[in-house]
Amino acid sequence: MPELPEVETIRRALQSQVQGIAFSKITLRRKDLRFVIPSKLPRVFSGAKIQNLDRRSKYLLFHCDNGFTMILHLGMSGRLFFTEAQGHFHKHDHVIFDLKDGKHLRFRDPRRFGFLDYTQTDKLNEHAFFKHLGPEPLQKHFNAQYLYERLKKSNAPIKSLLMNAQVVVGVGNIYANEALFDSQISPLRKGKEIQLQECERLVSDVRAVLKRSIESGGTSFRDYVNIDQEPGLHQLSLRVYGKENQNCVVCHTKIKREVQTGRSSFYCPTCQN
DNA sequence: CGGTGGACCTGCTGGC
DNA sequence: TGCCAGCAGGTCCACC
Repeated sequence: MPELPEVETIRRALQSQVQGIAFSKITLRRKDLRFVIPSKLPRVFSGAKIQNLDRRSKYLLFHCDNGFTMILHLGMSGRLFFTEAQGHFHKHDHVIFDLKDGKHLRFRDPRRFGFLDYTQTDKLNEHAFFKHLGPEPLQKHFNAQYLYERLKKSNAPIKSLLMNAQVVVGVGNIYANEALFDSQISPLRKGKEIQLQECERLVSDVRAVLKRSIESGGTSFRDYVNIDQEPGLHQLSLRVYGKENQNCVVCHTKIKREVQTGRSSFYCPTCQN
């Protein structure tokens, strides 16, 4: 489900509701998500106050005053939302976070590709999830020179490289397709064929599409919803993703769909070279 | 090592 | 209406 803009949208809304609030109780209704949730997690975080809600890549990070950070990934179908009280559990409501201010936060994830873990906050960067991650796309380390160096020896298609979290984090299938369209670069080209000048455009277009999407509250192509269970609006601005056989907004050529490394790529065969 | 393809899950849609 | 194939905003791991 979520790429960087969707996770960031959730983070911003959730932050204002949980910062400074302590967990009173955490209930694991089902532990076998993508990875098994550590049984100790509820004990470690009961009573801990959330100092800050952060994001790295597509991971939500609850930094707490006990020196630990809870790590939550929404996978493909995960959602977080508040409920007034307990009871009436949906069959995919896997984790319930009771907060000291009386709110109940729920994690629901039908496909169970999401997961929940924790680590000592000062050892976060050593955690297996974070050790090999590339730069955040909205930060300075992600620039044309860096991208060019990272691509120039690779035979993999540029589309797969943009989605590779070791190259840059947060860019999933929707935004990889959209940024490549904006940059007029074919998703089929090899990394090593991409010139420095094209990297300039790509870096700029990746940033721009992510920022626009955050401003629109994310993309709800299928079932993404924010913390208030409302859809985002950025799907209205998509130009190629999901547009197979529709006319290119620039040149009216029919948009093509092609499967690359198991994921659908959408592109304009005329505009993108 | 770099790159690809399968695996992990459930649910929804569209075609017959 | 019912069934089945194909599809889905992610990521890890085994294999060549």
